[in-house]
Amino acid sequence: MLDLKVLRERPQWVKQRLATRGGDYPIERILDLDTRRRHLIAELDRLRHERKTLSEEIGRLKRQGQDPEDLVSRVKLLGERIKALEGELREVEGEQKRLLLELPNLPHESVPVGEDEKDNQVVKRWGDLPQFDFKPRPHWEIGVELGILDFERAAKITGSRFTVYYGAGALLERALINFMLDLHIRKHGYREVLPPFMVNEETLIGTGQLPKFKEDLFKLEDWDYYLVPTAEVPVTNLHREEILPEEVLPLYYTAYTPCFRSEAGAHGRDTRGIVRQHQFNKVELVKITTPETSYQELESLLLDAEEVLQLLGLPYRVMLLCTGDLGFSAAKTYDIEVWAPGQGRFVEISSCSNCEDFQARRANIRYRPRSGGKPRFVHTLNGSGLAVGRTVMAILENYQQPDGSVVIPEVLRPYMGGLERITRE
RNA sequence: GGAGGGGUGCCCGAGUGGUCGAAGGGGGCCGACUCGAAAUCGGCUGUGCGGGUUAGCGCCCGCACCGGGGGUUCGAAUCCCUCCCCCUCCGCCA
Repeated sequence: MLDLKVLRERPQWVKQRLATRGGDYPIERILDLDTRRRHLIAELDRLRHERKTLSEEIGRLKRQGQDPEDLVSRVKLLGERIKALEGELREVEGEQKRLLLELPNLPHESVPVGEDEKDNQVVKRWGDLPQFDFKPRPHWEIGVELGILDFERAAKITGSRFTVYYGAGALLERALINFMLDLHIRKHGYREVLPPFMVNEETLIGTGQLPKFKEDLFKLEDWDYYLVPTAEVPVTNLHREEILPEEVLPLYYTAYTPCFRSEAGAHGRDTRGIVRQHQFNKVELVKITTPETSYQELESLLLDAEEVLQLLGLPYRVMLLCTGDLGFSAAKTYDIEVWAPGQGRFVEISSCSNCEDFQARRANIRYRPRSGGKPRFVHTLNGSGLAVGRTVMAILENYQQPDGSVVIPEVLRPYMGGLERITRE
């Protein structure tokens, strides 16, 4: 949520910055409502003050045994007027809030202006692309042939965009989760969280998935609960409606959860393989920081995510997203894209964002400055560290051998009972 | 699922429909005492919104907030309705 004060003071500037994302936003309408809202509040305060004073007077008269009847009828009229204005105020505030909740975050100054992903900038490359003396195959062929991935039975028991893993495939997934968590906990100083995989509506409003992106979520029938689309949602909301002492900041959390996404609007995209699924595993990184440090924390969060790929020996590049490709809540985002030789392209495997105070405002997460004084909104950051299914994909494609087997990266072997290679089962 | 109890400020805890933003305690902060500390004594100790003032920290005025929402009333922490959460007992259960 944007700061109404900023909206009020610099409407043209806000409009311009939002315009760089593309689309049109009802700034004037929000400001009109704001003017009306403030008039109503001023008037209501005045009337309530009068009612309070007169009501006290009534009490005083009654105690003195006098009959305050004309005062009572006068205050009764006041009460009716107040009730009417309160109704009006509720409506105005409701509409203003609805509109405000649908405005995306302002892009940070350092974000390149652009239309869509073609304007994203490559800011870093790591690793040499593997050379094959045969034609590298896509993971869906490798995985099915090894007998570790099964798309047909997944479609039977559930539907499209689901996968069954068997044997070393299931083990690889589980090993990656543990490897990533251990790295972030032991080396990078994050605290492990295992949150609920279902969350309520308030929580989804807090991080920005609702009200605007309901169609991307799975909702339970007869319950106001949704399946989490990412651990960012439950973890960032841990501190919703809280005032944290500055001493505890920055908070570093890492969480493994499955993620559930409807992928509405992605029909026909990435239909083969495990790249785009309705359910996938992810280890997420979440940071809660002061406004002063959030951008340096974003850089270190990115490095924490990159290190996973480095240790696994998977080549990647880092993209700085342009304004037109930014997510709703993000002010600045780096995507990490891993090399997928079987498909001959880079595939997004992590997205690291600074949301500044956008989510903090929605979720009302604040901190009390060390020096005392008023609570301020924290900054929230999140990043994948990493998407596990896509990591499996990248391992299968980058470590594939001419005989169809797949070598397991050394750092994972302790997590897989010493297994060095996946061969046909 | 059945029966009952409860949600008040950073924490504990009192509260009669009117002077309660809320007693009392604890904690914390400031000051006094002390070489210093403990103990003791005094003072302070919320959030949001609207308005005013300031170069600014801030300050002043008003309104709202005693789990959320709605209602009764001239007036609600206090009465009524509804939802949420927590606790105890019984039943069921991974």
